[in-house]
Amino acid sequence: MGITIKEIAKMAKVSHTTVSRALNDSPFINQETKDRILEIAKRLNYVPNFNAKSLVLQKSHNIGLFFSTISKGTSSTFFHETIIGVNNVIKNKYNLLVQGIDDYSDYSSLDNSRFDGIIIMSQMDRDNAFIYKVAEKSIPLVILNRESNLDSVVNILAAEKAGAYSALKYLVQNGHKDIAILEGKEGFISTVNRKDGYFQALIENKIEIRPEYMVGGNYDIESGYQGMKKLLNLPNVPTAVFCSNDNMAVGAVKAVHESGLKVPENISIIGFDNSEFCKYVTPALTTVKKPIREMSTEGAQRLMDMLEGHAIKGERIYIPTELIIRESVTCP
Amino acid sequence: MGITIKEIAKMAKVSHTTVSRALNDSPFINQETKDRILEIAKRLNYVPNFNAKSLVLQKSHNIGLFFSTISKGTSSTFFHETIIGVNNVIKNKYNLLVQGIDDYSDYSSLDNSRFDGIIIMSQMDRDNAFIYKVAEKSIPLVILNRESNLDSVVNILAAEKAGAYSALKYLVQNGHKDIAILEGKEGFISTVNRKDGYFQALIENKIEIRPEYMVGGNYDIESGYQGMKKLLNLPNVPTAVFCSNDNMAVGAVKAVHESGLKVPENISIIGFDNSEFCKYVTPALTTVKKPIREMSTEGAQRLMDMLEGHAIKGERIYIPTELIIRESVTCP
DNA sequence: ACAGGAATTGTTAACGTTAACAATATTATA
DNA sequence: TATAATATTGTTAACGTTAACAATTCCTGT
Repeated sequence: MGITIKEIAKMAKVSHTTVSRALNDSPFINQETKDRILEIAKRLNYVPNFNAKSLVLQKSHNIGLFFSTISKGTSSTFFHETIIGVNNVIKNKYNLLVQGIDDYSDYSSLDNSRFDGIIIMSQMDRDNAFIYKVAEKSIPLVILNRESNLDSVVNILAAEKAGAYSALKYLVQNGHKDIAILEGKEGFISTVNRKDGYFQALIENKIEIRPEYMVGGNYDIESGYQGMKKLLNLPNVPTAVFCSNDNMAVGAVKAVHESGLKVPENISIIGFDNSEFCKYVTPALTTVKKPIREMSTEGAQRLMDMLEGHAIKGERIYIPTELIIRESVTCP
Repeated sequence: MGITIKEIAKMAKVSHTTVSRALNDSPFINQETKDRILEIAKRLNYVPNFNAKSLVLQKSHNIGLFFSTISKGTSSTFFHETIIGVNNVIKNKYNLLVQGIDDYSDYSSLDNSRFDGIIIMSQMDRDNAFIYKVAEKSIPLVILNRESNLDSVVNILAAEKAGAYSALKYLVQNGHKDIAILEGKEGFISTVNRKDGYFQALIENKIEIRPEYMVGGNYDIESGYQGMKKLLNLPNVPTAVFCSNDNMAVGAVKAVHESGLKVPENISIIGFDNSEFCKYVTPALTTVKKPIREMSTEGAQRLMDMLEGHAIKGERIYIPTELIIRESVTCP
């Protein structure tokens, strides 16, 4: 459709190879011919055909950013922050293709000719099949947010268990002993990591673990609301609740308020993720900051390194979380 | 790198064209040879080389989804909903490339060979240059969220002015007369549309327009907080505030609470967008639902139609907004 | 058994680019 | 001034696929 190097060649009365050389800063070309060709190319608004380039160079210029799911359970902030982090690094050097793993019925179309590299923001166990497929095709791969012991895969993780632990420690330091947990969505690794931190803190502090204090959820606000309602109906209402993410914390606060009690006066609430809205909600939500953007930036950076030929070595990098103290926790 | 049709051809002892025919459901092939070839292809895990296909078919299989900016002022929900809407339609039929217009320094690399079609979620006036460039290259184009009178462009809009108007009408019906507006980010069309609705309602209801009741903002929570503080310092504090989006409303609520007043008892607050958190915030936020997902779904659908060869005709489609009544507004 | 047509297969070129190598022009060196 | 070395340019093939057209095979009806 557009204008090609052959047409430019004709106009400049040179071979198309010479045009290619001019366009690609080859050292094997006379400066004057080069200038002349460049001038013509510019005048004609020449744009290289990327498909042809891709074919001959065996490079698609595509980077796939895969989420476990785009629409079913991924929070907006999480999604947005991830993309910002990646985008900041790749800018227009590569095309960023955003996909949901759950939109793939089979993985047969995965291929080196489609992706120069892949970043997986993994939230669910069942991503495994997908991950192995990518590794098998030996497409350069960075896995965010999920442990993997594949060689030649860069693995970037938030220190989630430590984060949950720090939240719980903070509650204990404030004198809480009756501490419940609102759990995340089943099948998400973060769900178990955060719960592990909860366990560890209780055990280390010799606090009794009570099954009725552990209630299921699925990371959305509604499930936090419902979960808190259950806790409020217990004969022994907890004095503090660790919510597996901020959305659930918001739902929990809502439920507490509806019951006539107050946060944090009657019940302390702590969240996880440090979503944008935390500091503006009433009371401002104490939470654990998950460094999503930092993780995806770091991941994208590593992928760039791999694509530029630096040695590909498996590596596991932990990005620290941070306890953000606001107003939703106080002494019981 | 991978396995090609020529290798399959060799194994099946046919020409590569025959293999191509088998793979593409051509009618000009014997069923048995076809089965045989397909079997071999499957066994070898053949994946077509998309770059080669793209080159010969002049089709990139890429759809570009462009935001005015990805990281500077686009809210997470907005961003997420847009992508969900588009993704629901295109699934794996096309690759979804997400880009920020502000990441482009010049638009010269835009080209039919890179994008089969483009969807622009336009939030800012300065997208114009970009839009014209795309139209000039006659790449099939759908513009979301911004008026354009280019022919051959499908234009999908939320009825924003009407939405703001309905919000204001609701405030007036509740007996408010001292109604302020916290404005959106400068340069965004939505900012002026929403303000227009505000004006229209005031005028129709013969309410005096006071300059000190119109305070600037930039769609983030902080600016809502700061803006509300200004209003609270006025000698004549308004009884209701129309916030140009929900984020700003959250900031405004925060400021009201900090000043010792209450929402809605002392000041009514109304938002715009119907972000996910609205119903869980205290008090639950009355707002205008902007049908982002519906808009982008509709837009993607239209683009698909265009790409499948249906006539390309310029069209303007309005998706209605809806007033969502919750708890943040009451009579003064 | 053979012409004529349909069904199936093969040959070749094309898409737009880069790269290996060959050819030519230019300069430096003796 | 001839010659080697170097700089510049051109020729051709290649990337993996589809498509136009040519060639072949297989039937059908007589």
